[in-house]
Amino acid sequence: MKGAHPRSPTARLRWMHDRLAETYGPQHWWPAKTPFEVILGAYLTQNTAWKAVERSLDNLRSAGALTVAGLRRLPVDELQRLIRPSGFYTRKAPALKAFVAMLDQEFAGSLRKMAAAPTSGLRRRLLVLPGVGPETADAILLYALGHPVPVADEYLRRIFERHKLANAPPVRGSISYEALTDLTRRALGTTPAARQASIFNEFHALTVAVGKAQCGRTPRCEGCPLEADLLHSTNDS
DNA sequence: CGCCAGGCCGTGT
DNA sequence: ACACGGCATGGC
Repeated sequence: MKGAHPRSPTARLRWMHDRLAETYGPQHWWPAKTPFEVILGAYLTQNTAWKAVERSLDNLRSAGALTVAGLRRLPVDELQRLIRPSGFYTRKAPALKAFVAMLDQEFAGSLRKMAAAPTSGLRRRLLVLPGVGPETADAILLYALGHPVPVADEYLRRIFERHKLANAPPVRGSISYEALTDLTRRALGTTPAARQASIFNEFHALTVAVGKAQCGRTPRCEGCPLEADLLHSTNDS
């Protein structure tokens, strides 16, 4: 019986993952061909619609700048012009140049070498880069470098609030990024290491899929795969 | 037209 | 620790 919905936050999140998986199927995600394209997209999509990111990526492709070497030789003002469609270009262009500078200085310009470093150190290093916060750092770690870390975003936060997935701890205000990823780790982080990254990958992709379907935004969440069962279940402890 | 998108940062409590 | 405004463009 899949209708009944579990009480503990971790069980609820697993249930949600399963419902989304059976609704949307395998996502195998991040819409990019190479790790460096993932990184470009992670920066460019900050508070920006993906459609606009695609325009910028097209411009970069035409300029031969979808690679580390290509971006390295691009002057920052030229980079600004190319990524203009995805907004915030006065911040994002220098931020991308700073990433390449870090990669050059600390990893000989090699994403392969960077990926070989331990996760926690990499995350700290990413977080002190300009224009890199928790979500961008985790997206780079997971999707570009293959490290097993959960990624949360605005979609997941809205889904949580809409469906009260985390109502066991006192609901004070909105849920922090760290609370979202901690719960995801507790719920889905017990997988064998070899498959862990793909589990987090899939779950995040599914939250984006249902998020783009407007879950958490329309009043009744019409057609939301999480809706029916959650209506008559929620908070009684 | 106005609203807002797969955040992040500096500043002020 | 948290709230808030600024950052910029383009799709809908």
